[in-house]
Amino acid sequence: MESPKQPLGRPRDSRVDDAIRGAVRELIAEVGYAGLTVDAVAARAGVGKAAIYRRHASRVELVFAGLVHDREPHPLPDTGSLHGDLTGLANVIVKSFSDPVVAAAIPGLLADLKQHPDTAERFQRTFIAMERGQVSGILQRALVRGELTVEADPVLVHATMLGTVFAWTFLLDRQPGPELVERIAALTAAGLTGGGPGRPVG
Amino acid sequence: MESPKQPLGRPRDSRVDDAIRGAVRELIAEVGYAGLTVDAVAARAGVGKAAIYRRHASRVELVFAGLVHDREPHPLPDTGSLHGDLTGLANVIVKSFSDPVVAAAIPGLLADLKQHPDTAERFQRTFIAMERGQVSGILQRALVRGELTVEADPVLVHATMLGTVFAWTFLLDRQPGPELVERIAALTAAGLTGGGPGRPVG
Amino acid sequence: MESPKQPLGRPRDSRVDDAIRGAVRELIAEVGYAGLTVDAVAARAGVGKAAIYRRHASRVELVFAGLVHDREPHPLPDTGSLHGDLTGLANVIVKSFSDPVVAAAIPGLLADLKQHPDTAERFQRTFIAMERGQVSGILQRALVRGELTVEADPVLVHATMLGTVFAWTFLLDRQPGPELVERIAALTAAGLTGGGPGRPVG
Amino acid sequence: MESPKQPLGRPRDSRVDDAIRGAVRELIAEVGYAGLTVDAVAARAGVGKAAIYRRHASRVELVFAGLVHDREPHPLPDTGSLHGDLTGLANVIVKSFSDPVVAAAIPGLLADLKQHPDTAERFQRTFIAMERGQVSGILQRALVRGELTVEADPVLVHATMLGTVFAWTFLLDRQPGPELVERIAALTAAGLTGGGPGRPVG
DNA sequence: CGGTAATCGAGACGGTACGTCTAGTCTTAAA
DNA sequence: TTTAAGACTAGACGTACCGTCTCGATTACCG
Repeated sequence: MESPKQPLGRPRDSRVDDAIRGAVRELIAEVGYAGLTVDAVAARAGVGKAAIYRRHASRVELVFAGLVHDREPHPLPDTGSLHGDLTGLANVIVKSFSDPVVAAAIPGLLADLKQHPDTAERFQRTFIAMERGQVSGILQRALVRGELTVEADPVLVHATMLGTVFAWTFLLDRQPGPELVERIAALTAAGLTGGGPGRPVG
Repeated sequence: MESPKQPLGRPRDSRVDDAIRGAVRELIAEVGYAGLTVDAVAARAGVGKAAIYRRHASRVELVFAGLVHDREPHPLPDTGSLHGDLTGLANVIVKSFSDPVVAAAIPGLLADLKQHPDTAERFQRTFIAMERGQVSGILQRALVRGELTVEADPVLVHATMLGTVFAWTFLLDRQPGPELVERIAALTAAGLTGGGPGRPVG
Repeated sequence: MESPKQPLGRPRDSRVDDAIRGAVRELIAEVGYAGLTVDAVAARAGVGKAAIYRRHASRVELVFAGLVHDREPHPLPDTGSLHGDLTGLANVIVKSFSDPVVAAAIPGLLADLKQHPDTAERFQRTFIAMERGQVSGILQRALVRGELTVEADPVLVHATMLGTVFAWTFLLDRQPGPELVERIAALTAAGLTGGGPGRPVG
Repeated sequence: MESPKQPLGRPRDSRVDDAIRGAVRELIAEVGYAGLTVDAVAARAGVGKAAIYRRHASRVELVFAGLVHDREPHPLPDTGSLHGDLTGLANVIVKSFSDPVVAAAIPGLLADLKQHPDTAERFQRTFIAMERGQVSGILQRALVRGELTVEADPVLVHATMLGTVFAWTFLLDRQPGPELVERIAALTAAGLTGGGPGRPVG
């Protein structure tokens, strides 16, 4: 009847997990994703390489796990308006891209995900699905409020919010800041509702 | 007095350039960007590695040059409306992302650009600046037409158009198609002008 | 007054000793000395690695103990002649080298002994000293009989008998057999006594 | 018609061969065969690991090649007597075992040869066959002189000479010296011819 | 009978070498 | 000076093994 039975053998040492995660974050901050080597992580963490490969099948998973750790949903409260809700979402996205460790890792991680379908799928199920759920919630509430009269595609809205921040940061090579949050929210809200006539965006 | 002097020694063989470019494109299609090795390119092209490095300073530049080749400005004609112009632009962006070779190369290329500031700057000066110029033109014409009453930031609009397609393709892992062109153009145009009230997007 | 006191705690399980020894011998026969791993021994014996290292300080000692087990002195009876005694000794040596497990282990074991002075010394005190004692006895009896008129160095005679079999087996890569026993004994006896004039050996 | 044509590409750099060989010999002298690592050889030689593996398929071949280099036949002159010829041969064997690099490498090399049939065969064809040829010559000359009246097996004599030195050095753990040369030659010559009656050996 | 202590199988731990692979540079002879 | 071919240095990769340590469970003796 005791299903969660203790597995045989010496149990994993959680301090090793922490040390690995810490080393990954430190090293990404210092040498970037491309400069990160598994040997360096092991040395920095004071850990054998076997301990790393026992936990992570590849360098991608290692970094992914280092970034994902306890990043829970962020419920995004109902602000009472579509514009407010989108501002909240944009803020969360910009915030996460502002973590220097995350920012240094994302392009390389995205590239390597092509070689690791399992991790890619986990990325989809974790981050992407979660954020899309938030977008859906926002659009649903706007529909109930009457701000929207027709259903909008949450995937497109998600792509717009996320992609704009991504492009701003990695393709156009600019620092995302609070003013970007406001402008993205305004543009998207206007695009969905029609907004005020001639409302400027730039 | 003869400035475009013929350089000394054996002139470069332009068939070598073509063979390299062809091999790069073939190999990216077959094994992806991460699986591409310079030795493989040399072997496939029937060319020595020195011939490659004489032309391209690094693997990144090699791939970059392979993708860029004869991709000229595309003047983007004035369609007479902001929505039409944005549709044209969105179409160009989606088209370029639809080339399977380009699509297979972009994430890895973007990641490696972080390690190669020179190539990154060239990427900015070439593609990014060119597309931003097109966005500026579109917004300027809309202002002249009276569709816009206030100046909009071309960088933000560019980030929205480009980023939405990028996110759709590489973050949300979906195929971009003609319907995406229309929906991006509509959302952006509405966002800029305020659009019709309650105009749906999804 | 009770010196062989029972030690505290759970006593060692002698079936574990047997299982380890058996696994070592099986695995050496199957994969050779170089291919033998402690993990494989543990797995084959159905035993934890700690149980092995509790008994043996290193891989070398593990194998050494596996080969040595109950290999008692073999008193080598007085046959009444030097030639007969040497034949008996040569026979023992060839016999021990003919055990396929021993033969598969010896070269690697000898190499690793250089890294393990303790085990090397134990090897000297056990095998080498014992065999040298037998050689000394044989030479002593021959002296008493009058077959020898001057004392011979037992170390050199030992080196000749043991080394010839070793070289035959591991350097010249031949199977040692009964005829080798006779020829070694004849050559050595003749070398010690002067033998019959022109007595052939090959 | 020019068969030894220059192969394509950059030719091997003979200084690299020398540096590798030198590093192998230095390191064996310093840390022994077991302590020798390919990385250390590469570092000491100032050479990439690829340059080593391009030349040697394994660590064994690397060491073997390091020891073998220009070790030519040593014609062993006819001294006019079996005893003199055998002394000459014993001297060559003891000399080669006296090289500290060779002595440090032999047991490990011998062990690893079991895992590398190709190198083992090369060892047989090179050293073993050459020395056996010398033994054959010595026995043949003794037969012509009348010192031997019946043919003796060169393989057994070879095993005796080589094995005695080997056992003395590696099994009995003693330094071989000039007196060993004389005693081995005397014992073997006496064994073959019958020698003087009661001629002592020790 | 309950406590103490060494044992057991299982397997995680740090460390380290292996042999492979790649990037970017250099060196040939021939063109 | 270019070409194809391929050797060069440097260094990361993922695997494997050693000898140690840690876990819960077991098995004896001691009091």
